[in-house]
Parts: sequence; C-alpha cells; structure tokens
Amino acid sequence: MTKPAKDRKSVLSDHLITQILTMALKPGEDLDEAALSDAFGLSRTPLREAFRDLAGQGYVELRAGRGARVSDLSYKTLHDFFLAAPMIYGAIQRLAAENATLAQIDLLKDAQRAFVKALDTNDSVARSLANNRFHQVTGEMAGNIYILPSFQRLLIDHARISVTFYRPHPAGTSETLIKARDQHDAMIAAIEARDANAAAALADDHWQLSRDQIQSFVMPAALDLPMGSTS
Amino acid sequence: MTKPAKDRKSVLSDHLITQILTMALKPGEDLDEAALSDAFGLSRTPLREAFRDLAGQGYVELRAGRGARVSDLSYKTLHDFFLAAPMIYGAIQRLAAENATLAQIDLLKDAQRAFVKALDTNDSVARSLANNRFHQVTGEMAGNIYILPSFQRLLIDHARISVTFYRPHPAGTSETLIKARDQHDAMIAAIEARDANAAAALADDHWQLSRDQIQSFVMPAALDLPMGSTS
DNA sequence: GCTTGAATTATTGTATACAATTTGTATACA
DNA sequence: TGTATACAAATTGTATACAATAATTCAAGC
Repeated sequence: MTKPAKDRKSVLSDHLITQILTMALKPGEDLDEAALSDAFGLSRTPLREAFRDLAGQGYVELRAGRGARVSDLSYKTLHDFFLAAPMIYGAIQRLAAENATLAQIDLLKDAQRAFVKALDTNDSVARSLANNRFHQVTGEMAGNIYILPSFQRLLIDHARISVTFYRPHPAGTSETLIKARDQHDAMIAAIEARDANAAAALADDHWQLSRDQIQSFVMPAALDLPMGSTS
Repeated sequence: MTKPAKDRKSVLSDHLITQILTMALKPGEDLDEAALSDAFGLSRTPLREAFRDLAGQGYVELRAGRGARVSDLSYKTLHDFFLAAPMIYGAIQRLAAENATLAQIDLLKDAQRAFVKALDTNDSVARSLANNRFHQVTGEMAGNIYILPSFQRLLIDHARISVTFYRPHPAGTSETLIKARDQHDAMIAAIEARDANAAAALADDHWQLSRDQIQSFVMPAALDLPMGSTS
C-alpha cells in the first residue's frame, strides 16, 4: 500500500514548496529533520537530499551544522526584488513571445483559466499559487537556462511578497486582481502574436501594479473621517 | 594527519569546480561516485551531497537513477548565453558601481593583479580562472540575490566557452587579452568613481570583445596564399 | 543575581550495509 | 544478421548505526 520512496520524496518536496510559497512556513523558520522524516516515511538521507535540492532552487538555506531553514525575506531582499524583477520578467516575456510552442501556449491558457477560477473563490492561497503557475509557464516558454535561475528565485518571493502585502477586499474581486487578470490575458495575446515588444511592455505594467499594491499597503488610503471622530 | 571530513568535502567541491571551469572535465562527462569517494577519502553520502550542491549551482546535472554528469554546453546554450550575458553582466556592473564597499574594491584590484600576472605566464587555464575570479567579485559587489544565480551560471560557461574558443597566440599576449585587461582596469575605475553608467557600458564593450573572439575562431582570417601553392 | 563553564542532551554529519534500479552481456529466436 | 529476452554485474538510492558538533541545562564562582 505504501508508495515507492521516490514518490514520497517528491511529495515531501512539493509539500514544502507550497508551504513556503504560501507562507505557511515562514521565512527563517527551521525545518525539523526528525519530524519530517517521520511524517513522510522517509529516512534522513533522502530527506536531506530534498533539502539540498530546495536550497539549490532558493526555497531554503542550509547552514552548516544547523540544519535547513526557510529562505529569508527581509527589507533588503524586498529592495533587491523590485530592482531585479522588471528586468528579468521583461526578458522572460520577450523570449516567451519569441519562442513559445503551441503546446506551451495551451498550458499558459490553462494556467490563466485556473487563475481566473481562483479569483472567484476568494481563496488567496489558491490565487497566489495559480499566479505562480502562470508565470512558471512563461519561464518555460522563454527557455533560456541562464535567465531561468534568477526568474525562479523571483517567482518564489513574488508569491511570498504577494501574500505578505495582500489585504482582503470587502466585496467581490479587488480592482488590482482584475487588472492582473486582464494583463495576463494581454500577455497571452502578445505571446500568441509573437509580439515581443508588447509582451515586454506588459511585464512592466504588471510590475507597476505590484508596486502600487505594496505602496497602498504600506501607506493606506486616509480614512474619510475627521480626526477625533468616534465611531 | 587526515583532515576533518568537512575539509575533504570542500576540497572535493573546489577540485570539481576548477576541473569543470577549465574543461578538464568535459561537458556531459559523468562523475564516478565510487572512484571519487575513494580518491577523496569520503563516503558516498557526503560525496552525493557535494554533487547536489554543484547541481544547484549549475556545474553538474543530476539524472535520476543515472548519477551526475558535467553540465552541457551545446549550440543552444551558446546562443542563450550571448543573449543573456550582456543584460545580466550590465546589471551586475551597474549595481557593483552603486554598492561596492572599499574592502570589495580592494579585492577586485587583487583579482585584477592576479589576472595581469596570469597574462604574463601564458597559462590559459590560470588566466581563465583569474578572469572568473575578477567577475565573481563584481557579483559580490552587486550583492543582489535575485540576479546572482543567473550571473553565477553565466560565469561558469563564460569560463568554459573561453577555453573552447581560445587559440594560442604566436608571440606575446594577444590583442584581445590586452583589451580585456584594459577593460577590467576601466571597470575598476568606474566602480571606484561610482559611475554606474560607465560600468554598464564597459560590460557591453567586454561582450563585444568576447563575441569578436569567437567569431574570429569560427571564421579564421583567410590564409594569405594563392590556391594550390605548395609549402 | 548574574555570568561562566562543565556535563548532558539534542541535532547534525558521515559511514556502511542493504535494496532497488539500471546497464551490460549472452543466448535464443525470427 | 538483427532483434528480443533473460540473466549477471554494476551503479544508484535508502535506511540505519555511529561520530561529531552544536544547544541546553544546571551548578559553582564572582
């Protein structure tokens, strides 16, 4: 009845990845070898190999003699993030438009359908993962092995930052999310039309949107009430 | 007398890294666990961990059930390389100029001194490694964790491509290498002056030089002899 | 009461034994 | 002669035992 070890290992990896992307495992949190090997029915050897794989992809950090912990997400990284993201995403979008196969375009449409569906459910975790999936596909489309590593790391923290600076919207889907959805649609159109410039420009728009979202979180719109009023 | 295992492990990693960068281990060549664990006095467990670390950094590839082999270097990767390199190196140079500490600038000067020294010795392997070291330092200076992963992968293949397309020069140091040396000096000056634009422009020049070198290798200058002449 | 330091405990790192998979080889058959 | 299949050998993956290292506790001294 028990699945082969190979499967258990990838189940563990997938589990940790989603936990990290959705911030269920917080940055800096450390991973307990004993507990996880117990929980997933793996001995420590393959478990530690999984940790190393995740470290190579940037999900966790391995400190000698002190085990693995979830990668940091500091103010410094936030700054670096918004510096690097427009350039890398722009390059990925441009290359995606130039190189995407028809099969990949179908995958992107599937991803977008899942994203739109997630918008309806109001499940912010599902939404973030669906968005992550969408951009992962654009990365596959671009297919440049030198740009991909940086892009993947950006995707990790894109998801985590989105969760951090997400504020639940009172009623219906927020304007920001509707814009994001429309931008995704425009990206698909640009890629399908092989219009690299348009795709790159859309990447910029997408980042403007992300920056705005965070700014409005840090500096919320002033309440429309006179000072000192009691509710 | 035997050193602690921790050291043996890093010795192994360093050894493999230099072997791969200098093409002593060729792309696609596979690494023998048994032989290496024997040679470096390590059991297979830490050895396999080292393989995974190197895989995460892009030196080797791990194929399930079939061990590790040195990362590929195909025509496709060559194309991708020259597409990505100017953008990434430009960004690194720009950020290096903006963020380098004085201590790091000293390190860069040390690296350049070593590079110049290697030019004199006519040892192409030492030269390539010294050049690699120089650019590694610029990466540290930039200090952007999102751009670094792609930059590191470019550095690996920068070294390997240089070795591949290097043609020994008849007498003295080749013009290309002298130009490269001068560009390095200019980079140091730009970084020290905090001139990000100049630093970025120098990255472009550096790439033009690399492209020229490869083009002259692929398309050698025509021999100045009439057809059919006998030597 | 706080700091320092030794002893204890917990956790991480390595080695080895065993299981599972893949690869190579020889033989049978078309 | 070429292909398929069964067996053998080699290699890779996992589990567990042991060693080394880091963290914690508790007591003694300042």
